[in-house]
Amino acid sequence: MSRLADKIQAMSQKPARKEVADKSYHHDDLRQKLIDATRDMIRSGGVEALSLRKLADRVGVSRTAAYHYFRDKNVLLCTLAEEGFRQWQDQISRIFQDESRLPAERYRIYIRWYMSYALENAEYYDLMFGRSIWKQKCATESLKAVAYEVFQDQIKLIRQGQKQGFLPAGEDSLRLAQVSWGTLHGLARLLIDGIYTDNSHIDEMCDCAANLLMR
Amino acid sequence: MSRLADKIQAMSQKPARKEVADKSYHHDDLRQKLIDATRDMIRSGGVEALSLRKLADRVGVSRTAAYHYFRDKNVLLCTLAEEGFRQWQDQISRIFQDESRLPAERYRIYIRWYMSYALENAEYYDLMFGRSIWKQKCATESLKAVAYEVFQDQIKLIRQGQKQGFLPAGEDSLRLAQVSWGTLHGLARLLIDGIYTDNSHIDEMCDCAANLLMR
DNA sequence: ATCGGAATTTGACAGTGTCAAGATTGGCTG
DNA sequence: CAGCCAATCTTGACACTGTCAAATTCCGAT
Repeated sequence: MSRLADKIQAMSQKPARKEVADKSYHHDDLRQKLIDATRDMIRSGGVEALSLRKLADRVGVSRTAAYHYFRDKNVLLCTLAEEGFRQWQDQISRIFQDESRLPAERYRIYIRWYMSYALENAEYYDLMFGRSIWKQKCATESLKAVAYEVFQDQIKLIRQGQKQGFLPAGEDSLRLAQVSWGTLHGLARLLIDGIYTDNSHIDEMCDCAANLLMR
Repeated sequence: MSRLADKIQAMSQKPARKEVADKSYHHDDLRQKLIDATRDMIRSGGVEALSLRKLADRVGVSRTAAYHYFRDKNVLLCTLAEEGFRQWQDQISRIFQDESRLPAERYRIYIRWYMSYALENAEYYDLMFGRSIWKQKCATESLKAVAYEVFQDQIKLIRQGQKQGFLPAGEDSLRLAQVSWGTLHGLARLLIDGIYTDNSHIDEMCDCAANLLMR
């Protein structure tokens, strides 16, 4: 093929591209598409592997298109984390509403669920509870709000557990909620971050944690 | 002052700079200077605020000078973290060698020390236990080695505590070490990352954690 | 039909880590 | 003393990042 032919093809391609739906100016719901793509990219590759430019490429849109829906990268991440917290909240309430089990048993299940969720969705857990979001002045007000809500639920569950007699009644509910979440969060982090390298005894770790927290 | 004078000054400054020790080709111990400067920069500003270029500027050396002593940024960070772990190890062994206190009391002191260290040296703690270092294949072999050593010490202390009767004897020492460290690490992380915003009741949290872990 | 404003793009800038190739130096050997 | 070697450090370059300002394109109301 001659070079002239190449040039002609190049000339005819450029204008053609504008009529292809790929690079059109209006999309169905770009905002949602961005969120979905972001979620995908985070799930495979983690928060740090996400760049707004790759995201834009993936959605088939220009680099800065996302800035119309999210003030900056941080707000986008906060939006995703918020979504995560809502689902998180649902899952937990579902576990504790299961009347077919004893309260103490539900709490043990909750612990195992927490751990398996954190490990199976490590990248997403890292987004929700990681430094990228919470650093300093990073967290959106609405993110802080939903996180606060989740923690309030946590306190309620702890208080309930104390009344039901499987959590130590002597401790302050708030402190107990903080420490028990701390325990789960700490284990999750140590495993996710690869500081604990043995992932084959997680159930035993959960049991040990449960034994310490419950009585 | 005339512009001509400025130009003359500019011309006389540039060649002069090469004879100043600032930009000379050989330094006393550039490696150590780099490490020191890195530590300073991490302490004020955190891991993410560290860039090799700013670091080079600060030491008064060209952008890529550090690459002669550290394969990449990650290795530099691992070196710093390693240093941190050694001091960490020293501090802990000092606490547990204090014979003037009862074993159980020492453990409570250890918990408080852990927490205050983590919060007062938040950026450094974040380096040592953070994702930046441990991610995947990130941690240097020597870093992994010293971290492993520290954790082995931890297990020993736990086993000792079980024998001395202030830690639950029924639990497997390894699991107990994992979970107890998890508790402290989790609390530290939640506080450092700003997920727990109330820093005014840390002692109570420590006490609550101690009550759960000890018996 | 036209004009406004929303949606999207292009261009640009400063910053990053890192590689390859060149410049400089101190110390050793002849 | 000359000369070269290897360690040390610099310059230039590349690809990548987030984000701003200024176009551009487009849909819907007037």
